[in-house]
Amino acid sequence: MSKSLKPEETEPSGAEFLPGLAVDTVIFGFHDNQLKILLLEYRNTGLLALPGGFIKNTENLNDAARRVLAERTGLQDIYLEQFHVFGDLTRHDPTPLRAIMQAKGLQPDDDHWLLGRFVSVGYYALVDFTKAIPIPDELSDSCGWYDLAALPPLMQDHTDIVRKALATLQADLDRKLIGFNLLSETFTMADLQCLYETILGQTLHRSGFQRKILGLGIVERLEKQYSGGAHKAPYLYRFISNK
Amino acid sequence: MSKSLKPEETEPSGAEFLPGLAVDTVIFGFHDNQLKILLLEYRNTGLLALPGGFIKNTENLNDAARRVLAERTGLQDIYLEQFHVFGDLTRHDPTPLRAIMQAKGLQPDDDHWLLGRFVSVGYYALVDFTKAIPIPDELSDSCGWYDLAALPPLMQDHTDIVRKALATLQADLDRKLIGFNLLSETFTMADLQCLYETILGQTLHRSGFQRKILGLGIVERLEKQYSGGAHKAPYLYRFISNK
DNA sequence: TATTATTGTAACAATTTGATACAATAATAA
DNA sequence: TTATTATTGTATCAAATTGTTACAATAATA
Repeated sequence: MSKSLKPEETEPSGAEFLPGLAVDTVIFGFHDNQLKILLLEYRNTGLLALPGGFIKNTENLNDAARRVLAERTGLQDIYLEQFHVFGDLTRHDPTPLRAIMQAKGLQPDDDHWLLGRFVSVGYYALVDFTKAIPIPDELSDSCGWYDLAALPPLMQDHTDIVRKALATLQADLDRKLIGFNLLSETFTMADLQCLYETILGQTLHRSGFQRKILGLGIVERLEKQYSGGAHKAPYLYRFISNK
Repeated sequence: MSKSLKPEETEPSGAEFLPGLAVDTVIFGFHDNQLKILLLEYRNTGLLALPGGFIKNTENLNDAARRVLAERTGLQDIYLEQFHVFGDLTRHDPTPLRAIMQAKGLQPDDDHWLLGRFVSVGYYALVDFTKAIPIPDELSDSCGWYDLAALPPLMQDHTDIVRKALATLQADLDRKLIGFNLLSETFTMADLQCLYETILGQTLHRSGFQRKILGLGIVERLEKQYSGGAHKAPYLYRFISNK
């Protein structure tokens, strides 16, 4: 849980936010045939966390998640979906957050609003890796992409959150045709198949995959992509939004 | 939003609960070939609402939903699932709740904790209609089953909540094999097919349906059910939990 | 110009699903 | 007792989908 804290927001009240409620976002990207997620790192503590934030009193819950996403990636109009609410008592662990605040030179009281119990609404986002620009928040000193396949330990219950986000993404992939959000605007059939295989964690038959995708009528074929190697050049495709 | 209010909980603080956070439950039942949901009705106001409640400071979020479900139906160990969080500003409308409290002889201040903005976590439950005993809460005077197909207007955004719950149930039905939770322990193939058709809102082919269900290996065939009319008696089946 | 690896698609098999048909059979009525 | 009736369980075949293999058509390189 790493939250945006402007100076005036570090006061104990947190009065401009809904109390005890947070959003955490699992931001997926795809690069070098690997699924990645965006993580924040805190100086001196070595702690890694999902981008998160609080909900303003004057803000819709979903808009808070969009704001967090925009603040960490610079991106608007991104595929973003609620997937689960994490509300167990066991997730309350003020130790790492206190360490982060102390590393920042703060000396929070035990009843500081940031150290209390939080219920967190989990969102996952699918972004074009080439367009997102990772931006740290006020408490963290770096923000970057990490391979999902080799994820380091995360703060609090964030590993559970990531696991649940991936499970939801896997279940949603065919039902909602959302994979395209992870690719740049044009892509080859091999790119798309690799994406599907990586998300689902299984190999797919090339012929059947191509037949299925083309049969859905949701991509249009563009020019060929040359300079791909000593072989026939693949076509590029573009996703056609169903509107 | 109808919440359990014991006398000492009507005090303005609501201090034993997480502030600004609620759960609302869409409790599905199936009877007379109709999908039903459980609703609370408030005296003098004519308002109908989903069963809901608050999360104790010492309680897991999911346990709060289980508690609400148990308090309204008397049932434990019920299929219960989070499906969406409702957090828009537009859902904040203190008028109906004030009317309910006034009908109860209360005169709440404008800043009474019950009249503030709430983010609500939506759950849906699937119960055996024959086993649930609807029990009103402290603010309501009746609790009963209503046909989903002819739902009267509900308080606040509860109609949206019901619509989203149904959409989730429809999407989950085949993927998770959860329909059995709505039937009594034994049922005929016709019962099960009618349930599926009612939830999905479409007719299914009898032969294919039977073949599919039997092919899944998740039901065991019991004795025949006689006295069903002037025709061949159907078998009864029982769901085999996959453990 | 030959070689190489990959692509697009055809072709066929295997499987699943859709639709129809029909014998079996409980309850009711004749 | 016997015929009638509606429903059930399953078989059968057609249609659609999916799994698998095969192969000609290339771009780049040697």
